[in-house]
Amino acid sequence: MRLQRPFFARPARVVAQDLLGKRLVRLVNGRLLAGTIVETEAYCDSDQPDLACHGHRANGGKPTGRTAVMFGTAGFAYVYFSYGIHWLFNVVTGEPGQANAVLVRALEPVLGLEEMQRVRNGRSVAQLTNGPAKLTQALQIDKSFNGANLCDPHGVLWIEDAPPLLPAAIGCGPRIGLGKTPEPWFSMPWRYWVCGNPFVSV
DNA sequence: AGCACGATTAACT
DNA sequence: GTTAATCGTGCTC
Repeated sequence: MRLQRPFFARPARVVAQDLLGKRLVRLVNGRLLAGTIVETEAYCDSDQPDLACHGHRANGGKPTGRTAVMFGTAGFAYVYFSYGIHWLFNVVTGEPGQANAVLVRALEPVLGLEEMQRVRNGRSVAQLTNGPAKLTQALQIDKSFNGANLCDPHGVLWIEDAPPLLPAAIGCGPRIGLGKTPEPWFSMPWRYWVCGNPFVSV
């Protein structure tokens, strides 16, 4: 069944780890595209401000046009446009009024591999969804999904529940691509992945 | 109104 | 290892 609001309405780091092993599903033209989440990153915990997070970097930590959804209700999609080319998919977490979100960085393809390969220019299965902008392309997620309700029973994008992983199967380390974000946030180990999974991003 | 830059990727040398 | 692609957003003037 589709994960519901209470699952998402928890601190970003908790949700980030719990999302590993769940399945991100997209319905397009009557076809299901799906992949198991194998890598995530947490941004902005309520208890400690996170300078790497868009919600804290811009406008002194107050909502802006782009970051408004992050400050909203958990279980909605925050889709962000980067480098003039790529869309990155996040899930809003925590309480309303806080800029908490989890970036989905990699999937293991499960359903609709041919369709994914078609929109990914015929790339090999190994390179279909092993990066944050690759998976949005494969699942055809763009700005029209910014603010989408992932808990809507009739929605075309949602996350399917699955048994939790053993803690020992979860690896963690610093987040990727933070650029000039100052310490200590630059080195905070808020990136999580499924140990040994070949679809974790490079 | 203008400008610098980014939670990346792919194609180079 | 290096770099072009490419544009919305937020900040400064």
